[in-house]
Amino acid sequence: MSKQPEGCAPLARDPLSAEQAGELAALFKALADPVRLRLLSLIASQEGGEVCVCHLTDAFELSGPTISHHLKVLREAGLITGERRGTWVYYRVRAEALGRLSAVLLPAEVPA
Amino acid sequence: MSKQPEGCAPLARDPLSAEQAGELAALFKALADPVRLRLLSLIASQEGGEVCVCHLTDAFELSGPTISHHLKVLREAGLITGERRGTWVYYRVRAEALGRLSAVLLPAEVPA
DNA sequence: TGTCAAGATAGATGTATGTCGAAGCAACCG
DNA sequence: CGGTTGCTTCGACATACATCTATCTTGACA
Repeated sequence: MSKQPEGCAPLARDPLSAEQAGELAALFKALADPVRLRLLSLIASQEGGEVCVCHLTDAFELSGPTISHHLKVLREAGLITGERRGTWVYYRVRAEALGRLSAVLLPAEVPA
Repeated sequence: MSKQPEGCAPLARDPLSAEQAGELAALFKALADPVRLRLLSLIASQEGGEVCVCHLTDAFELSGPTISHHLKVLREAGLITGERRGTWVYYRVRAEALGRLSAVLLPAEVPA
């Protein structure tokens, strides 16, 4: 539930400020775990764009609380959103957030 | 000096294998620190593409060993390369590595 | 209302990591 | 050859983090 960093020019355009670097590092930290990357990928690649948590827990040999913890990290980083519908909770990715990170990593390559 | 992961389709195309996720997580872990992001950005945004370590240590209020440690993490992740010329060591970014990571994060958005 | 199932939270624990000072290497210069 | 400077490696330490079990909350349904 942190504030979303703005568009943010590519790394290679200008040196990052300490503040920008801190915000970006928090996002990359959320991605810096194999389980979380697989969760994100499972959600993102799903037909319809959303996945029930029960399907995610089944896909790993990890305890429910551990999956729940990883989903919370991704959620608080702003990379996914969760919605409860009845008994189940469904997650979907925030494509803008991923796109923003992708843009930050683009090499400079003749800016103008 | 780990082996470079191959092109790797976007996260959103297909669910990542455990192995792919592990390799990617190692790369994102290297980016998951404010100091390393600023170092990378300082190097990448430099006119000429390379920076002397002495310039990098001057840019932070951190000890030399700490900067050296972070450069090593980036180097072993394959994100930068270092070259010694005489007294000084110069670093430059591996644009392909950054570009690959950028591509992985691209949202799917009508693949065909 | 009582019970059951799906998820989330809390607390504990082992491991990983960021930081430092001290020491080691490598290259220049008297 | 000895000294100085730039950078890396080593060892120590405090903090952060992934994982677990146990517990709590929420909703469905009899």
